[in-house]
Amino acid sequence: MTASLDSIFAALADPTRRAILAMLLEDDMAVTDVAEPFAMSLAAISKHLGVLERANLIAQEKRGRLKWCKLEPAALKAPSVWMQSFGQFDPVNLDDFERFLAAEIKLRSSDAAQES
Amino acid sequence: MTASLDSIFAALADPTRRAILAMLLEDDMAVTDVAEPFAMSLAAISKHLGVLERANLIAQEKRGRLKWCKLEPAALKAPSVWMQSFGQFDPVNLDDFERFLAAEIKLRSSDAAQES
DNA sequence: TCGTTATTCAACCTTTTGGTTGAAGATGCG
DNA sequence: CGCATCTTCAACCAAAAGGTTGAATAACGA
Repeated sequence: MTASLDSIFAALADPTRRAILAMLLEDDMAVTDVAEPFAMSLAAISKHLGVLERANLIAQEKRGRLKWCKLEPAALKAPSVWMQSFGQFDPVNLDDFERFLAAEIKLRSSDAAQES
Repeated sequence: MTASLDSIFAALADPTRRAILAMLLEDDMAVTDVAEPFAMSLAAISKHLGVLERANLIAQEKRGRLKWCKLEPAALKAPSVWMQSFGQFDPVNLDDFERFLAAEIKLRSSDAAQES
């Protein structure tokens, strides 16, 4: 039921996949819509979604010809517990999160620029 | 100063490296001592330590001919914040951590058994 | 049924990863 | 100095990761 720490951490190690998770934090999305912001093929995104699903970080459900992707935040509990045991951090600060997200988006923007 | 989320998550995605971090949670260790429990070459462990150091998860300091490795728990703050933003989990529970660690050690024990 | 849209599959390519072995550098010891 | 010890380097290898393209499959709409 719960995926391995290996597969979860490996899934999180790719910036495209983290960006997908951040998108799904806002809303469930179909595959084509997930792919839209990225300068890579649909097939590549499909593979990324497969990696995320195998790590149980998302669930995919086909309805009609659309396949809806939704976040499974519970999958983060195991690695979160693992990590936190190495040091006690301040309680979660959402501002910190916004900052990290902004930094990541900035880093990706040069790549994204080659798309119209 | 802070390593990328990419390099941190990638470093955490390997069970050997997570086991090394768990060992260093107990005590600082020299490279040869870190390698001792593992059924792989010293060079391989040296590479793993390089990955951990590039992710700032450990620091290495040479004293005499020994190179001491010590945990840098602060490096986990960034990914921890990133992860926690996806769902609010219970406060850290050390028992959970012991359980995960035990499960991981059990998984590795068949491999480890081929060493004397 | 036909064409369009949504998604994946299959084959392929290049780069990275995780391991090996053997030799080379440093450092400490007698 | 000469030797043993600690660690890394270099070259190599197989497998996995991340991407591509083109064809296949599935479902809808007219």
